[in-house]
Amino acid sequence: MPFRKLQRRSLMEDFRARRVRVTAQRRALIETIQEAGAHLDAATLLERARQRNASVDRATVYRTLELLKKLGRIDELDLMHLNGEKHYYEAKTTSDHTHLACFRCGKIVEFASEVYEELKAEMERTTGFRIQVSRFEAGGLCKACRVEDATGKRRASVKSPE
Amino acid sequence: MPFRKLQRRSLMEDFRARRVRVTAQRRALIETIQEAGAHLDAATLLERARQRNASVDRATVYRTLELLKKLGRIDELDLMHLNGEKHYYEAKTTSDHTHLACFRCGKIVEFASEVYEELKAEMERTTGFRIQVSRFEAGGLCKACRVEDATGKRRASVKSPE
DNA sequence: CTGATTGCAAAGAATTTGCACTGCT
DNA sequence: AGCAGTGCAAATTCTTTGCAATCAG
Repeated sequence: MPFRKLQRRSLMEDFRARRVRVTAQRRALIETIQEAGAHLDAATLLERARQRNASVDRATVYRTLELLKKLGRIDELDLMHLNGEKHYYEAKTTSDHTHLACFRCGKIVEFASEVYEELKAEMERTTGFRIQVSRFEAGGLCKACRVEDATGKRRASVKSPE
Repeated sequence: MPFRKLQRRSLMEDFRARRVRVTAQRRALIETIQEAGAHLDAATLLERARQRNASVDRATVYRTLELLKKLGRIDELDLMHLNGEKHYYEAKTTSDHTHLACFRCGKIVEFASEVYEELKAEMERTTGFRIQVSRFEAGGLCKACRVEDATGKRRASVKSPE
């Protein structure tokens, strides 16, 4: 296996090491992402970060997301376009995971497994690529929604993913 | 009765079975997708389909792509946003596969494996979801580009994925 | 016939950019 | 002090929509 997971630096350490300036806006954005838990879109991130620092601008949101992506500190998701074309972001945690979206009720389930790690390793071995970032998303029906469909209940409108 | 291409025939059968109307525009779009091989974005699809039927409109492209997605006949890809936010489409013909994008040279490599199938099966078992569509995309450096980086060659601009 | 499908043009959603000002380091 | 970072507004890119005309079944 080409890469081993190294202990992760804190974001602020990372910023200093790379001579990336720590501004009030970036701090507000990073704190918001880290406390959110999961799956923020850019508009929600802007809204919440503004509660910490009212001056944060939309452009800064996108520029900071770009920066964090380049630093490998966040993942970008589509969540199967359940709610339009926007992207969702989450802090990279220790274990890489996949996302499953229910087309009926909008529920998002995360899933991590050895098989996923093995698949990435196999891809690197077979293709010669060094994988830097990966994304596995699936859409379908969750168990509850399959049961509801079977019993003929009316389809609910799709809710926002959480 | 003349022999027809397998692909086309089964798709038309699919249309009839579902009472979906077969229009000249849809035929042009479907033929274009099937003959392209892989990875068309909407603008390219429009341009090529117009060579078969000049009247095809951008709106019809998107509406037909939506239809084919719903029918499960195409997959939608991002190819790691190597070239902006647009989507790429490919006919669902061969076995399900993942996509690897090289951030340096833009090359796209497809990858299918038993491990991938096993991962999807495990996700269904563990979560209770029934997966209808899935997408695994990864980005990194291909073997050649890693070598070039190591030998200090100049970075080439990223080309369009093919 | 008649309702699904289309072209056209305009709107919409998400993201990016140019530029002058601000504030880290 | 110098230049990376920012807000603002406008621009761009990609996709969707309303509507009258058209055409497949």
